[in-house]
Amino acid sequence: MKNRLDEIRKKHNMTQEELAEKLKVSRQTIGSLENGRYNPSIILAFKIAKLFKTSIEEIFIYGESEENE
Amino acid sequence: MKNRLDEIRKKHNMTQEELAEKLKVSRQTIGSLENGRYNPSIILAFKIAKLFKTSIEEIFIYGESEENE
DNA sequence: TTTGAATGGAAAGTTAACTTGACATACCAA
DNA sequence: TTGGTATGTCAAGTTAACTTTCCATTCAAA
Repeated sequence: MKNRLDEIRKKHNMTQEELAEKLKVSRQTIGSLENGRYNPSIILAFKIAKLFKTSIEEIFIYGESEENE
Repeated sequence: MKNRLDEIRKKHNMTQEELAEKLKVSRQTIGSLENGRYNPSIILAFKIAKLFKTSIEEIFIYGESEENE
């Protein structure tokens, strides 16, 4: 699954650490999401979407060819 | 987090087992989601939304008072 | 009344989404 | 050149989302 977290975070002029604080997760978690090392839990995805006042689908992109993930 | 999975599944005239097969998860996973024993992974949430041709937000409801979950 | 289909849910194991802590790199600014 | 800010990434530990297996309950149909 791809995501636009890096892009959206920068658009809001935030560092990974600032975003992590607002979401109450670690900085490493944000970095790992941005670099695709793992996917967010659905709760974290909801928190991120809420913070940026958008939907999960606008940030996290579930591709056609990812049926088996 | 609440969800309308039971309602939507029945609206589509499917059993838990049929839904599980289509999603390639176990029947117990569907039952556990419907009864709130745990939340889906974001990948499973995307699969469910795609199957029912709707959005994650239409099925899974992230409440205002769940900031710490 | 019995049988089978649908569901609820517990137990134990695996995996991935997190954590904290550490160290490396890159890049400004003083 | 030094120092601080931002990021990348690894290692080891915890937890929750899954799995399989099993048994119990409900209920409609034969």
